[in-house]
Amino acid sequence: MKRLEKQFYELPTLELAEKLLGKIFVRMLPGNIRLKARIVETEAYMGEHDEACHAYRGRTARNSSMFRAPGTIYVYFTYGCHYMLNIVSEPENIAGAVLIRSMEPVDGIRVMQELRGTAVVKSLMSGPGKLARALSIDSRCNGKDLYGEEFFLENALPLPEFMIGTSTRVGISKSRELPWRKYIINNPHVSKVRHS
DNA sequence: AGCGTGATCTTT
DNA sequence: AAGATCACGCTG
Repeated sequence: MKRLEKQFYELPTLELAEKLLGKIFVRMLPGNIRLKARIVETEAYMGEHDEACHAYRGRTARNSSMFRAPGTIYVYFTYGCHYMLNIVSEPENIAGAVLIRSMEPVDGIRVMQELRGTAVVKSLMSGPGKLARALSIDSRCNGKDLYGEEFFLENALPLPEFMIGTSTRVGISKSRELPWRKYIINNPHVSKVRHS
């Protein structure tokens, strides 16, 4: 496995949303427990020009991680019970991030099942709230980065072949028409699209 | 299809 | 100070 360097994240948001697909997210927990999962669904949130983005009206206490260096982790809490994991894109001081919407469990599945309170592997990480829970990610992770020992990405080897699908983003009320969701076609762990 | 849950942001 | 919203998940 080849670890991705800091430079990997220095990309425009939509491009990073595509490049993250298929990558292995590694999360180290106390006790040398290692969790690994493949990213299979993402969404781009394009900073101050995107009405659906938290940074649309500029920097606030909550969204300040989105203005930090690419490869920073932006975690926020919503709906009273869910944490959302995002990976920051764009140069420092320019807002942008990619929401990780679903993952395929790869390693440490028993620990993930424990954290999620369910044994059903297919639904362990098939949604942004679920995967954060399965990886024990909460607001303490906000502002950390992906080039240390606690969180990092790896290239999956051998490199998997897959086709990338594009659609509108899920669960937002503004700018719903923009095709900024990316996912691996036919991967069973991609979240079900919520319709309203 | 409905609703819990609480932080954050906007409006008064 | 009050009200609205929310990048969701679970039951039914």
